[in-house]
Amino acid sequence: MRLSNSFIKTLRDAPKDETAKSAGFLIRAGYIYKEMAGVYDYLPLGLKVIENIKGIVRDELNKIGGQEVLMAALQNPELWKKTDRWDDQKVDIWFKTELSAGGELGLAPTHEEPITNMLKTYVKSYKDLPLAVYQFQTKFRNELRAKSGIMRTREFIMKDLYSFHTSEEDLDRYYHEVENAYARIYDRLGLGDITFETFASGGVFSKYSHEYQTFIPVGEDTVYYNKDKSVVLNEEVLQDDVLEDLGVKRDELEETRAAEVGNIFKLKFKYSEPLGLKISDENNEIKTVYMGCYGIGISRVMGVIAEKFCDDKGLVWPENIAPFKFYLAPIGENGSKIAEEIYLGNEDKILFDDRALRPGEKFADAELMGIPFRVVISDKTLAENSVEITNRKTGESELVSIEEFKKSI
RNA sequence: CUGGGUGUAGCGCAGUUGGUAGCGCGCAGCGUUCGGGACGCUGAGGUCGCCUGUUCAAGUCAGGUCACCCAGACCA
Repeated sequence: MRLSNSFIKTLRDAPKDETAKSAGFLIRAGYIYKEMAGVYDYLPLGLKVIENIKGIVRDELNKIGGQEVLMAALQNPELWKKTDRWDDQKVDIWFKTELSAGGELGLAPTHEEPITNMLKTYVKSYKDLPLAVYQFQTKFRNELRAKSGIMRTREFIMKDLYSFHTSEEDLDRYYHEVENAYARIYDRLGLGDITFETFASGGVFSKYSHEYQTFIPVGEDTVYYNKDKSVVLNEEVLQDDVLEDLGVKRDELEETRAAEVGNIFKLKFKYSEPLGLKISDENNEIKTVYMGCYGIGISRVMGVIAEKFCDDKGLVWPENIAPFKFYLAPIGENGSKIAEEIYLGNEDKILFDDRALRPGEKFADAELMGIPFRVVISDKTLAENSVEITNRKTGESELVSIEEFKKSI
């Protein structure tokens, strides 16, 4: 991508209405644009980050048999009435609207109802199970208070996976597969060392559910953990009977702030029963399908990663998340000429700062945007037939021959 | 929703006892610069969040309203 062609312009000052450092940097560096409280646009660089995060999640979910779909955001109230989740008294985060032809619609806050209903057309037999379906989709939740930039918004991108099974054993089996997949996902996202499976309240059918909590100061949840972090629990289940279940003592627990970056639930019959998702089993008996659901907030994860990987100069993306691996910054006419040659054919790997700016401005933008490697070509480096590669994270620079660099791209 | 705070140019801000709006950055043009956001000159850009009121006169005073931020509450 050429910066000279990009409509992005970096800002020297963060808008004063953003206090989360991730949001400040993401806006200053031109990754996101704020429309209103809790509503953000993703600009070219931000979209690439989102796609990179999705790519990691997609890869791991495909490994455990997930089939990707994309479901509608607009929701039919009838389905939600069947599960008693249309009533504003029961679910208070709905965005609802009216059809001009008459009747109501809702903007999906989650997708258990439609996917369960949709699968009634396709899932008829035990032979059709198990099944795992997921999507990356925009959810709408009318939160009382949006905050912390893209960490808590009213419109956000979520990965939601739903699994369908003939038995509780098979649901348990798959649940563990998802746990393993999630561990790999958070590792690959660079959050593995501070993200923990956490006990949380489970709703009607199970005593607990699991959340994935990333320990980070801007997180809005309070969680408690024992020293080795083998047990982490949400404040909402900090009760004596729970502590007994988990085999930990209150005075062994430490408190910290954390951001919920995912959750997994065993739904069992919660939605399949009222919506009538049933199959014929081996004995031709009609059975209700067991379900599980598993979420990851993609856009929130982006905020959490930005929050973790930054310094006083800006963002510091991990290589596999960064929108580009290299920030190519030529200095002077000769440098520009060689840079053009290097850029050609590597447009997807290189963010090419071909703007007619002074070096200092290019360096500052490279750092603000958090591109992993800054590649400078100037008369100085050309004298050595080299480019200078600076690691954003460590700040270390080295001269690498032009040929060698071309190969390494 | 409760409490606190803030709305003036794209962004960050100033604006005195009410007298018709200014600074920095950014933007446009010209010139000098060119390895850490350089400089000079010229210029464009504003119904001062919105409504109502007080007044000869409101960015400034009063009432209302909307938006945004923070803390809390809430949160499959």
